[in-house]
Amino acid sequence: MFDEFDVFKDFLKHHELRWTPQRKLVLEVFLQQEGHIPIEDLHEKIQEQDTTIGIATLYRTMKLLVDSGLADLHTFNEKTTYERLYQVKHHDHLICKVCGRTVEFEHPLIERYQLEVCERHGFTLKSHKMELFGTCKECQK
Amino acid sequence: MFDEFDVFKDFLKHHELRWTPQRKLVLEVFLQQEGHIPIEDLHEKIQEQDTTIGIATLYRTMKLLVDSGLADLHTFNEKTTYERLYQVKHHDHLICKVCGRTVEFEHPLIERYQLEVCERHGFTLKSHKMELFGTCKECQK
DNA sequence: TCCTTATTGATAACGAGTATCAATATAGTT
DNA sequence: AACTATATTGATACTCGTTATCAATAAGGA
Repeated sequence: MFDEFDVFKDFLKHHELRWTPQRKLVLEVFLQQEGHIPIEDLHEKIQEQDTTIGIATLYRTMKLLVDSGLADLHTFNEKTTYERLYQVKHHDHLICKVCGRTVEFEHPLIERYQLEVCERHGFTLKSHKMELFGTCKECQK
Repeated sequence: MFDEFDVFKDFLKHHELRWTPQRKLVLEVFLQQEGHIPIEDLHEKIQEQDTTIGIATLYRTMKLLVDSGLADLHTFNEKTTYERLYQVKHHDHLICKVCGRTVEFEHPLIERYQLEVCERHGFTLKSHKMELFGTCKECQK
């Protein structure tokens, strides 16, 4: 079984890009995080391990991680965050408009009807993004 | 029956804000557009009618239109666009990753299962955003 | 080891959106 | 109609997330 490092190395090789200590570190730190990680948080955590790494390298590497299918890019409340994608079950998000808490869910029937919609319009479905906005139990009190 | 101008005037009055020629013009031009309108397009169209209007006023007014429920804010491919919301049937979007074309759709069953998901997690659903990404018929050739 | 070329960090530049502010316009009151 | 408090305006400086530039360095195949 291939892990994320194999996938990334493979992606790099196929694009004639190089495996570097900086890219390794960014991937390592990214994989240690859970949920949605803003890039500034990643930057902090990376600085703890290596203060010489530049912010541009982080941006460049995150873009590569998205391209290689290891990371997913989200924009929650105008804020850019990344999320692990590889070997993680697909899910959608429930977002509380009051406290910002997010809950992950997946619903097989919704997925099925999405396919139906695509077929009806002659589209081939590649991916989707569904966000439900509301008020969570805590914030309704 | 109230039209968009009534709604906006009413919103302004209730917030102790004022009905101005600039706000009227922005709303007029916005209502003439179809689909998703980037703010720079709006700016151009508005400049055609009144070159004295400042970009800050446009940003300010669009924010008010969103707050008053007349406009909906989207971010497609990192680009901010506005869409009419009042008295327009709710719909979701199918987006072609190749040519960028968007198709609107709505599916009652999907909406129903969304409610189901919310109930299960104790959320009160306020709104949602669903985007299906794929390749349209034209771009598959 | 050599050599081509990708990568790096520092930093300048970019651009969408926002804050500031003095001049002006609105709308309720007299 | 004139008055007045205050919201609004346009110009523009500014912010801040992200990207482009570039000379120095490192990767990795030969």
